[in-house]
Amino acid sequence: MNKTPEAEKSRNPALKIGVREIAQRAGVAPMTVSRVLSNPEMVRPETRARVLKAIEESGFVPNRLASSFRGNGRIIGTVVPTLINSGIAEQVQGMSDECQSSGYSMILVQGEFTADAEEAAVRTILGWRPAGLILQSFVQSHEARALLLTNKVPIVEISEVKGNAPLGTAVGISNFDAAFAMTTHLAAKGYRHIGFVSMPVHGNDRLQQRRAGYKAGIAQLGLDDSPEMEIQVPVSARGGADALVTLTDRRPEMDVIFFSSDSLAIGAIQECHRRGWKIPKRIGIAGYGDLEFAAELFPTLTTVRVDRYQMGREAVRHLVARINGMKDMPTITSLGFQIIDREST
Amino acid sequence: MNKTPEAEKSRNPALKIGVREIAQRAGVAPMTVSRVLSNPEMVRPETRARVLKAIEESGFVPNRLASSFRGNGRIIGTVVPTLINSGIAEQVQGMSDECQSSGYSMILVQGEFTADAEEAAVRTILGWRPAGLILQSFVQSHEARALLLTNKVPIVEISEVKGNAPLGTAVGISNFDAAFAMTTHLAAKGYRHIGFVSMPVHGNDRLQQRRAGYKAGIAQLGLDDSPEMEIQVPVSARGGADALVTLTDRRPEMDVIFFSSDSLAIGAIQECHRRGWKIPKRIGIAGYGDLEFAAELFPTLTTVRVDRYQMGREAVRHLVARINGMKDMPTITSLGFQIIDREST
DNA sequence: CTGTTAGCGCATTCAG
DNA sequence: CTGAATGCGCTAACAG
Repeated sequence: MNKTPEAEKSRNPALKIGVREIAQRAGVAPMTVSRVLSNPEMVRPETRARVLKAIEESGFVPNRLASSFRGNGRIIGTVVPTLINSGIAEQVQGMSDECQSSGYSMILVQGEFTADAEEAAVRTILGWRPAGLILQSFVQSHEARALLLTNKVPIVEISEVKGNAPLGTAVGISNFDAAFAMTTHLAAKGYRHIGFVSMPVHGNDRLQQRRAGYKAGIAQLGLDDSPEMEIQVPVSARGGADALVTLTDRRPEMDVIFFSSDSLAIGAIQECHRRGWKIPKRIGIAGYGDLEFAAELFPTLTTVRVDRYQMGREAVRHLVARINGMKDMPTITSLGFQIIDREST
Repeated sequence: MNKTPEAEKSRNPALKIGVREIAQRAGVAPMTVSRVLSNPEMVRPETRARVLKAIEESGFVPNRLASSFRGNGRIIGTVVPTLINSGIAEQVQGMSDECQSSGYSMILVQGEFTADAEEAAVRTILGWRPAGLILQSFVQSHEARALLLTNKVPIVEISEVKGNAPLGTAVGISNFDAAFAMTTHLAAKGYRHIGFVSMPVHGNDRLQQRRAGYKAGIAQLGLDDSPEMEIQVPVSARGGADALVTLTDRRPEMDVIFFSSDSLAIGAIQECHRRGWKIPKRIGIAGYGDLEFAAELFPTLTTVRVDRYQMGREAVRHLVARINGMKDMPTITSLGFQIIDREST
């Protein structure tokens, strides 16, 4: 006769049901239900089946807040600058997919590009007591670093792999090598006056490395390394168009331009159309990033393909391995890149 | 002499610190610390200052897991198909920004386009006991709906506002009106043979509405409404190029084509370049979406601008209002769209 | 293989 | 305005 008011509870929304409810229905202890949820193999098949049945019938959805709170967290946090820029979006997609297959959920926080914003973002994420963090390497304000250092959260950085990664494991590609490879590739195709356009490199490790790779290539090949061969412009198609004009005005003999981003290159191609310049006859155009449109443009764009999606997946894979205590993961993992040779060069 | 072993603890990682620690340092009760965190105005300024100081000095980051768990949740969940497609990415960015200004964190789960995946995604999100959910309107499997209905989580759908939104509030634009407006706009510019290209409309409310808007426009204007004037192709630049070819083969007199997505239109423009067709002289091209590149292409693309970023923000704003018990939010909120007339028509 | 006990860090409730 | 007691739902640690 000492029945708790179950009858009433059983009609309640699924979310009010807990392990205790399920345990009662299945005639086991709450702990057993918990085990069925997280370590099914520890429970005898018949018992497990009963519990599973009770779960299904009741529409019980375990409260991850409670389990993360009590036991091991199942949140992976990430700070990204902005998604409006397909590069990052693909990376985040990769992270998200890999998180899902590993049973983690992803909390996404915008970190902008200022130190304050970054610190706020890190603080927000840390509040969720994530099992691990994925960070982009740049910025990293002093405050944010301190916060991260104080707390021993495993961290994987998606970054230039030739930089140093003091906060944790680094996954990424060598922007230096990629830019070097493109420069060499262009020279191999017969170009002799290779211009270079990049976004402002200040404070951006990756861009600095790309530029360094270009310069190293030029130096090794003994080509024209005058400062007049390069220019920095804001990142936009407009910037690319302007750069094309400036550079070819300065050096009419320039026969190809290597843009450190596809957006820039696309802008330059449009400018060529406006001026009636044939590509690559009048001038060759090469980009970096292999945006989706790169293969669809007229002419199709020669570029460096960096698999951002895979980078995201790989970063999470490494992070999960570290969360699970694997000590033998490499500190720096370099993913490959490919030179995609198309019509524009 | 009865000091608790604070000295030792104070050197510990910030994450181990709790309200209790802070309370001790500030000489108040844990509850007061909690109040400083969530309702600062309830605490006398001097007391508050002391607590704040203790928090700062210790690097304490409140455990949001615990507070969400205990009290009001601060998570907003969202299910998206994929981010690799700038439209959704901008929307998510808008959501993320608005979440941040409202003090919520966003959990992002991929829902793919199948019923199973969608159900799994909803289940995962529900596990986090979110304060609210933002959903895209399409798919919505039976299982997922059941789950959502059982639980009384506030929901805002980003959707076609002319559809029905049984699960909650809807925020979006009328794809019908937008397509109608573009069709009328093209006619006003003098075009008389307006073709239409869309991705497969099956099961996609938005696309169906766009098509309906186009047809309604054609009907009202008394223009050529033969089935030969439209075609459905897979979404890709390639698809757009193919559609251009097929349609102009079928109807050489076609003088403009309205593509139901910018990607398609961009592909068609590239195909025109390949064939040496002048735009808009030989044929006009119009798109839908106003991708970033739309304004940078040659020729610049006439299109429908839909502010996806704003949609995301608006959706969260509505959701937060509903979470806070506002009952007077409109059930359906229609954001505007703009016809952007550029060189391609 | 399964059950019991205890408590994670915070906020709701009710007293001062 | 501030404090004390209590418990959210789950799982680690231990016992059986």
